[in-house]
Amino acid sequence: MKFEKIIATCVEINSEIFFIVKINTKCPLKRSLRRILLYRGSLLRLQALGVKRVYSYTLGSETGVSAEQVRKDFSEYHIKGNQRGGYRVDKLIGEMETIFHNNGNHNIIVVGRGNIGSSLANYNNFIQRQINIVATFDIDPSKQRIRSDIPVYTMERMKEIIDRFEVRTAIIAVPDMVAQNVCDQLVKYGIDGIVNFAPVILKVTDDIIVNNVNLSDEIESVIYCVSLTGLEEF
Amino acid sequence: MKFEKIIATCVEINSEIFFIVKINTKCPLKRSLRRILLYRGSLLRLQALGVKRVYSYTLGSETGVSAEQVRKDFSEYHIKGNQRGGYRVDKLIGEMETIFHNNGNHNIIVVGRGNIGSSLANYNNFIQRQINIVATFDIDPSKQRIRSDIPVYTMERMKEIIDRFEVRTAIIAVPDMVAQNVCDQLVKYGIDGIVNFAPVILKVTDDIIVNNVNLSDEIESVIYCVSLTGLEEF
DNA sequence: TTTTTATAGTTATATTTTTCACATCTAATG
DNA sequence: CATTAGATGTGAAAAATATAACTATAAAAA
Repeated sequence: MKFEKIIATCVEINSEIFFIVKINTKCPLKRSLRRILLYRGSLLRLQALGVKRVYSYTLGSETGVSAEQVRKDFSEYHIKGNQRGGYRVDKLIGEMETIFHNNGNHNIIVVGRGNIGSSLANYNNFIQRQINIVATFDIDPSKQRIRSDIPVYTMERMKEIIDRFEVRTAIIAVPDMVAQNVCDQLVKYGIDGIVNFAPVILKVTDDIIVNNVNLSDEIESVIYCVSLTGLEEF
Repeated sequence: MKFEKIIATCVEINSEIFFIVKINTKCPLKRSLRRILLYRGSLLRLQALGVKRVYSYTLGSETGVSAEQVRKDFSEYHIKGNQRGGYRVDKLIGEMETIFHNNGNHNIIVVGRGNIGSSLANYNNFIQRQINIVATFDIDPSKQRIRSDIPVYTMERMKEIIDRFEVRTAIIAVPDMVAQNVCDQLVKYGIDGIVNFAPVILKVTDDIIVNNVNLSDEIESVIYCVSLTGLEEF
């Protein structure tokens, strides 16, 4: 058998060959845009502290980015400051909102009301960022007795809620074994953006945005860096 | 006033100027190494399924990476396969362990036994990765009544535990307002690697590794990509 | 009003990362 | 046992990203 262009891939499990539909997992925002997100987070915090104006190097050190990089990023998105007095915080935030087309709240849902799902449901930093968790779902009906501001529904009501709240983005916080299943279901119901906390890389078609967040990897990379203790490579 | 080389940065809060000690926040593993981590996660899962052998494009599609990239990455770390039959899963995992100098378990601690802290304490994917949470800490003494495999201590016992278990890496899962404080304390006690879940960029000296994980950013970047719905830039 | 100066904005350069193309190898096949 | 299909391995080109160096500007000082 020959592939002109690889469309399907296969794995060998106990000498049986299984095919996996070929897929693209992409979201990785451009580095610069990702940093704009970072700057915004910082600026919102500074604003809450009453800070009115920042300089490129202020914001840089606040976010762990060089001053040149900050200016470069701003330049890329046509964000202008005052050539002596830095940038006005409120203006900066405003400009960033327009970059992210932030027209009001974004309704999202969380599937899986286990540890991570509950963390997210109770996380209060989302409000400031206009991220609005409208519902959570879990197969386990006992979870519905959880007392919380954010309701827990059974999986059956997923489609209904997605439609009602015009949800486009969902968070997957279920065990790895069922993550792909949940993912497929979500896509079927019209979700086109997924943040996946299950330690699996989800398989989706090109038109779906997936961001896989792997907690183990985040921790392991630090453990690794630490183990190098100021040595050679990086 | 003039800076020869910027050592300190300042912000203006209600027309008062505050100085912030200048700092480097770095961890961002080389992209290729980060992917090695990704491959390993996938391989461990495949191994558990009984998969004995993979090809560059199998592993690639499994992890959302191109086959060429997989091979290039392997080449960079001198991982060799069989030029017809792909790679043996067990051998690959072994080679990756040596890259990460994985000599046994890594003891870590979690500070903050709130939502995220508890998630991490109950997260059972760490065992496989030889990440071993030896203790969690919280200011709130009532948290100590939590029934769980992983103990909850008051902050006072932090130094003792760090020393006893030779902990070098810690996770910060406390509210943003106290994160920097906790960070400074940890560093004082000899921690040199930190994974920070508080939505603040921590300020540390050059010798400390920090990995800031911002959940809002992860979600927002998906929301942003979705809002573009298959358009121009990326 | 002129000069100075600190900072923004931009262009040029360097580095990193990815992609491409192809040479190389090895297990199967006839 | 030679042939070949289907993989790996890698060097070179391209693209993306980061850094550095420089120019322009506006505010403050003289």
